[in-house]
Amino acid sequence: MKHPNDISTIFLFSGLNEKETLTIRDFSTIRTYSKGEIIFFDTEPFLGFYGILEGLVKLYKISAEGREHILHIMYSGSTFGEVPMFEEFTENRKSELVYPANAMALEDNTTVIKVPEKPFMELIKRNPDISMKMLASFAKRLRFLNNHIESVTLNDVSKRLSKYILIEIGKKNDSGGKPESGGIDYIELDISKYDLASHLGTITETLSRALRKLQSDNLIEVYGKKILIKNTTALKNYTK
Amino acid sequence: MKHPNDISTIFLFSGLNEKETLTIRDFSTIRTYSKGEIIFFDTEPFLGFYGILEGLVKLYKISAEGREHILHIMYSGSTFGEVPMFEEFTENRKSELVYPANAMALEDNTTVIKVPEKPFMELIKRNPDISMKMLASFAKRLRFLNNHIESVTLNDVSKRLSKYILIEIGKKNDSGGKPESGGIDYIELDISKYDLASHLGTITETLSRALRKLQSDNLIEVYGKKILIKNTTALKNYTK
DNA sequence: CGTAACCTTGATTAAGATCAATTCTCGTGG
DNA sequence: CCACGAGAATTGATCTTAATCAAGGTTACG
Repeated sequence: MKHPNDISTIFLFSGLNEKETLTIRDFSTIRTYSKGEIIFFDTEPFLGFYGILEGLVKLYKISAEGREHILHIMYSGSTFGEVPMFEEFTENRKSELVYPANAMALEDNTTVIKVPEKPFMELIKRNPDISMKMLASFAKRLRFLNNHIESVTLNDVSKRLSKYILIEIGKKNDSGGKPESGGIDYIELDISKYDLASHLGTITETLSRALRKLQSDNLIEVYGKKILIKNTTALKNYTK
Repeated sequence: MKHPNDISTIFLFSGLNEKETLTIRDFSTIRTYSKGEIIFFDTEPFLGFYGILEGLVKLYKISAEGREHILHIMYSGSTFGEVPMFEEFTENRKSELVYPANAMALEDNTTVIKVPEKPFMELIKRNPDISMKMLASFAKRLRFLNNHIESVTLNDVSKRLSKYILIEIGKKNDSGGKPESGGIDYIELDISKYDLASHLGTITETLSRALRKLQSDNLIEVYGKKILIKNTTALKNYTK
């Protein structure tokens, strides 16, 4: 079998019929990356977007001095790097289109499908449902980035951290977990503290101190990558 | 005349035929705001998106302490507040959909059209061209927000200011101005320094000092809202 | 002109980055 | 199975940037 992976796990492709799925797969390439490998840089010309079949990917920007800021952590089922595909239609476009951020695999065996522009744009023209899914995922990202900017520019590190923890609890409860109303809830970080710091717009030292602060305020308890939430209500209040 | 304004100046509606234009206008409302008036808050339930027929609108977030951060300055021809319309299709959606930021008119006579969800979604289903335009404008915004986050989290205020100036020169040259290669170019700020500071993620005092710094480095000269660029190449280098 | 909004300048403070030194954790090979 | 070593995380001391606080100065507009 040339393409062993099932691309219907990718939200964007979940509504396609057999023929359409095969078309996409015939034009696409699947590749596995190990931890730390770069998928693309934000200086590279756009050659197709990506969908995650397995693993974890970070999308990030990096400064001249090497400081990094993570915009998104993407999980399997998500697509990324689609932005340039739709910028073609924008007025006043000059230079070649590049990816809007850097992408790196965060786990070994991170498997992605790379879908070239042409066949996908053909498909989307005949399939309005795909545009709607694309719009939905762009909308979700826009709101996320709005909130992210708000967080980073208007709150201090401890508040940002609290918000992050609350969002992670929310995700966990969405996907089957019981809400534990009042009781002690916990999350297990799926990324390193370096990456968490970078996502919160800070560095590991400052994150470490922020974790201590929340702990000494009796809001959480930290055991390595496990964070117990001792008082969800107080934590919610803290973010305000 | 019930609807005196021409909505075809709005990019999203520019390709519509007469009948479609009339349908949109029949379902929509047009209103003029004066400087400082709120169009919507980020806590308000979504009741339709907006298009600017005339004037200037800022989209911003505000902290509990009253500090503000501007995400976008929108000009006539742009639409805003569309995000919630496409979030309906997202999984795990609970609470009522609200606007993703606050919106305020920055000039007197800012005239906007408010388009309700229902008739627009009908139109978009039959008109794939509109989805493409919507995707193009979302893509543009996503790249802008990516770069904005990079700026705010990875650069100091003077660098952010330099980048802003260079982007404004770019816009000006796009829309008819001559590139003035090597010569002295200038921009005229169309927003207050308070708003510029807020967009750069800082406050007026710090912006004032950043302007002085660029001036003392001989990169620019400031005369009120007019900024002369004395050395474009050096300014570009400075942002790196 | 007069007054309010806008902008600038100076002095001080605070948050977080940087620098430096341990300590902790975990995977790998002996 | 244990020991080692490297990467990850923590802690402390110091420094830097920009926010805050406090006056003045400028501009624009009724």
